[in-house]
Amino acid sequence: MANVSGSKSDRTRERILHAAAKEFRGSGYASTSLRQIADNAGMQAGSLYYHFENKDELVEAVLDQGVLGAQQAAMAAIEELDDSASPLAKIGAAFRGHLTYTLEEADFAVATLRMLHQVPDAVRVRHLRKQRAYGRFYAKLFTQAKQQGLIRDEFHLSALRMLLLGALNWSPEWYDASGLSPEELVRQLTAMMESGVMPPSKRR
Amino acid sequence: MANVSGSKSDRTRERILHAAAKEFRGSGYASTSLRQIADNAGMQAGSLYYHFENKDELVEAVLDQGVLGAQQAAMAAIEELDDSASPLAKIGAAFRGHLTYTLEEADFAVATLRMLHQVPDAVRVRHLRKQRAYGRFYAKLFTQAKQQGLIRDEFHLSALRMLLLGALNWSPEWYDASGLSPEELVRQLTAMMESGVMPPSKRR
DNA sequence: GAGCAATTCTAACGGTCATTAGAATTCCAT
DNA sequence: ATGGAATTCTAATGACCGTTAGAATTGCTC
Repeated sequence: MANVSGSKSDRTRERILHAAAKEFRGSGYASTSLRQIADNAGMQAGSLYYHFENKDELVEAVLDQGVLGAQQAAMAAIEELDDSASPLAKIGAAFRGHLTYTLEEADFAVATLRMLHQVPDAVRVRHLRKQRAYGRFYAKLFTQAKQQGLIRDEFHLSALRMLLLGALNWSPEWYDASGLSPEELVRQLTAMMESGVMPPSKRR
Repeated sequence: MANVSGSKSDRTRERILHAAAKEFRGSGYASTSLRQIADNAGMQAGSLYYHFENKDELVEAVLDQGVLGAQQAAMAAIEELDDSASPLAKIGAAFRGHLTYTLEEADFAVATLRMLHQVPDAVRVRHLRKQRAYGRFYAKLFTQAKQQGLIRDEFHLSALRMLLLGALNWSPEWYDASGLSPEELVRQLTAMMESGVMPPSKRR
């Protein structure tokens, strides 16, 4: 998708990145060898070093694309809304963008989620900074929702946010078997978030 | 906790298991060496083979203890309820048991969740069978809840269940920073599940 | 405490890995 | 087409890994 043009070197780099995401997703960081990745990209292991300094830099590029892609998809989904949309509607749209990206560009997104705790410390520390920036983006939406009285006081805003994002982040683990579309899946989550699962007659 | 008595060999095995869970949680399957685990258990790598056939059997024991521990904690929490408790209350209790175990015996639970996609195929296939058995246990509770009219028809039962369990399973990734107790965290989740986050006046 | 079984250690093995240096090849502007 | 730069390949290095066999040690029973 990104950088269809660019120099030959850029396109090769992109090809390596996709091959790496696919292999990393399947086997994790440590047990994915550079030989596997190179095979998948149609070259020899040593040739990877012309495009990346080492394995760490390669995995970091995959991680970054995973979280940046989700973030951009979430923001783009919000842009399509009316400016006057409620914060809860914006959260729902962001979830929809996030999950659609996560399930469709799944190699990057899933590799990112699964590898967080396998990569070398330095890589993880840098990556977590970017992940926290994305977290703050949601934190603002939740704060706005609370300020407008859309979230009851009993809720702990950051716990609520992390629980919901956890539900989304875990979904690639089981999504294939559900038969639902990403949109329908998000609708289930937002419906529960806003009104709960119980019918009005049973609510206390 | 388990098997405080038992032969000397049993106690050594238990010590190895805890050391393995700790190391596996931190470094994942492939990049945790038997030498690391042995160090942590106060012995040499070769000595592990007196207690386990190979690395696969060791990791499988850790995985099994992770999912069995959560399942037993969930079931025990339900047992403490009145038999007449509503299915939603039972689900909440099961979540409480599950999460408390996950966050307290975190080495096993977190190692299990994180390593699912890193272990050899044969190990994963066997382990997934046990995980699915635990899933069916929740599926029954959700079906009962729907039959009693506690869950609106618009909800896809298995998607709902997986979203909620995903929220729980992801929580170890951020829990430390939240400041909440496991019980309070589950209360947040069940409150949202039952009635949503909006105040009654804003509901449609 | 002698003797035997249970447990642990030592020292190696073949294999795979990330990484590197330099040779070989491909690509492109002139 | 040719020169030089860009890209890829080849082959080797040292490190670490799981695993094993057999020696050494420990613990227990009589």
